[in-house]
Amino acid sequence: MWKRFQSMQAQGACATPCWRVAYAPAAPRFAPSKEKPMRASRMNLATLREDPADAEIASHRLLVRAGFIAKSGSGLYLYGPLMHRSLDKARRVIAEEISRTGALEITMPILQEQALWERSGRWATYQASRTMLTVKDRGDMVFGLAPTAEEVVTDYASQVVSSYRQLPVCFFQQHTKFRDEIRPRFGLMRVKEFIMMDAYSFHDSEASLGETYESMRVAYLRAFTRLGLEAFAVEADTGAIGGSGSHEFMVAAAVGEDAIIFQNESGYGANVERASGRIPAAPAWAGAPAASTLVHTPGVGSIADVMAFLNANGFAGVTAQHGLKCVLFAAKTAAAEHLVAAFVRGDRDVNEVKFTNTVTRLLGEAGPVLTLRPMHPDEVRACTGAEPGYAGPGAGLKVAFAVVDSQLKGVGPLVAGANRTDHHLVGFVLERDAQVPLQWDDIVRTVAGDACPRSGKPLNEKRGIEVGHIFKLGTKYSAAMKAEYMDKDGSRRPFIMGCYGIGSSRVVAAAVEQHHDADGIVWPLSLAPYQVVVVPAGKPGDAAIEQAAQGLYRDLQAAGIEVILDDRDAKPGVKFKDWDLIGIPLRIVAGKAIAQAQVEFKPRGGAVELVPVAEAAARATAWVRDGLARLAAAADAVR
RNA sequence: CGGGGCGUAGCGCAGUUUGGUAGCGCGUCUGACUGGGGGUCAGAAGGUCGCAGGUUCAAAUCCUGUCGCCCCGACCA
Repeated sequence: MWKRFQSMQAQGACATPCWRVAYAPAAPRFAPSKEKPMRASRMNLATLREDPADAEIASHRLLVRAGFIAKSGSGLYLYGPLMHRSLDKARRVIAEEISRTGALEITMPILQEQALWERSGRWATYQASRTMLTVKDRGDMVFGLAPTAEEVVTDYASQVVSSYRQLPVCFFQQHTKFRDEIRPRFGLMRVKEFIMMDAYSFHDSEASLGETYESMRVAYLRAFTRLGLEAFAVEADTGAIGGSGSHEFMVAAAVGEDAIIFQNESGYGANVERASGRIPAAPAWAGAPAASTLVHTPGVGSIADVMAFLNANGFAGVTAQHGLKCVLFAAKTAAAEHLVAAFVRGDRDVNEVKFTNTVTRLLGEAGPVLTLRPMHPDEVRACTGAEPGYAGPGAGLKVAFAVVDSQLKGVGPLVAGANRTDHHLVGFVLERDAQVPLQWDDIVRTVAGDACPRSGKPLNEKRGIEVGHIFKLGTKYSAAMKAEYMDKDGSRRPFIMGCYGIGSSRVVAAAVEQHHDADGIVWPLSLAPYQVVVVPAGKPGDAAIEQAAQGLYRDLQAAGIEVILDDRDAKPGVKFKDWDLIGIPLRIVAGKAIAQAQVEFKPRGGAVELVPVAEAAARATAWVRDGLARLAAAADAVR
């Protein structure tokens, strides 16, 4: 049946298709026509009156309710006809802006050989963190399903780029990507399969990489601006991709999965995984012991309990800010597991991303750290000789590295765990009393209120959705994979590389997150599946209304506007609800005012205005063109 | 991977405690009315109650197993 349906469509043989019996559509209100089928009665609109039970956030809820997407499995979505159009628009704008930098569009395979990934050394990393889905062919050959394509494109570059004269060059694609998500959630935000634009640039100098990196930054902001998204760049950790520097592009949203630390005046912005800030000094601790003193602190393991106990037992004035928090981790590398300790001020938390990077650096050749986990209680006992809760950098701590947050340098005295159950060392001075070698590094989690590293002013925190990421990779992949070019002086050198990604499908969801109201989606013009909907509202058979509506529909189509005619035999209220939910930017209603030769203009989220029928098509066309032009102008203003 | 919750009609849910003929709202279909914010009336279709075992005269309901989905966590001892 389906095949037959397709072949009939292909032959264009269907004024009254026979399958209509099986898939009976809503009866069209007007006589059938040969016009392009942008008639609501033929669009298979599938709006839901109620929210889907499993949708939590606005974009998920509304995209499902309005019929843009349908769940196919956990973390797997089918893009319906409306979503297909909106996604296509996002992809086009992104492709245009990336192409504008001179990048060349290509298509890479989704199946990637394990052997290729082993050449870069990344197979182990991705297996350890289990972020890559794999499949086997009949000969038990293992393939990864593309999470990104550094290996593939680096291999390609080594085949097709041989001379410095060909550099710089940048390749990009927009293709399906896969992640073995631990827990897919939030609709399109965190899924197993999605569409991503990924670009890779090749250079013969850091300066050249810097230029492309900058032009990508601008291209990203231009693309997001054209798509009506308010996005901004922040400093980011390089994560599993690796490299020397990177920025993430964030869309501010309360439901965002990333925390961003920022300071408006200085322009500082960073993902909390990377952010630094100066911690306000602790209040003076009057009456601190002059020497490290062992104090019996029965049954109090947590910082808060220890301080409360000390306050009540002869140490007034000591607070959590005078505590030395010790967090014990097991850091796993490809070859081994290393037990490590992280120390931060008592009222603060360890930033595990920064700490992981520190341990990786300390391990050198023995690294990198693939995963970091808190020690189990048994491991804690083995490391400290005490129950959990009493670890400190004094005698008895057995770890590979004891890393102390740099901001504790010269700070003290402190209260530290004594590596003995029910005991703490009060009046502990790190530089004087530590019995293990200390490594100093920035490992503390920055919070709102800390001082901005640029301006010293207080930092703020908000949440964001990551829609794009740019990296300076350097020679990490090209060196490992021996991807080299011939330089001016005749020597062979590995490419200096950059890589750049935009979550095309996530961008669409982020746009809904940023643009919706109680009635539904409010699409930016550039992302709306259709630009205008013409709604005849009145009794069927009202010739004046129907003629006006059909005339407008034809005129707008002729003008190249993406217009829908709502020819369904439904009450006006139903139609209005549907288009509000779907989020069409401009609604034109031919109804009551037709007696005065007027129609209603209503931008989504705006007010109704009466417009003479004779001018309506021209007005609507201008409205759409102006709206798009405004977005384009905003993009041109990006610096 | 740990904890919690849920699988009953296309969607949203009740019924499970206390076993006894499968229910409600929305949607869908037919007809009539209605025609500016998900309207009204009449009629109809649609479910092997996730799946597999078991207990029982009798299982959506009790027991065992299994699959799937959702939420929280995977964190400072």
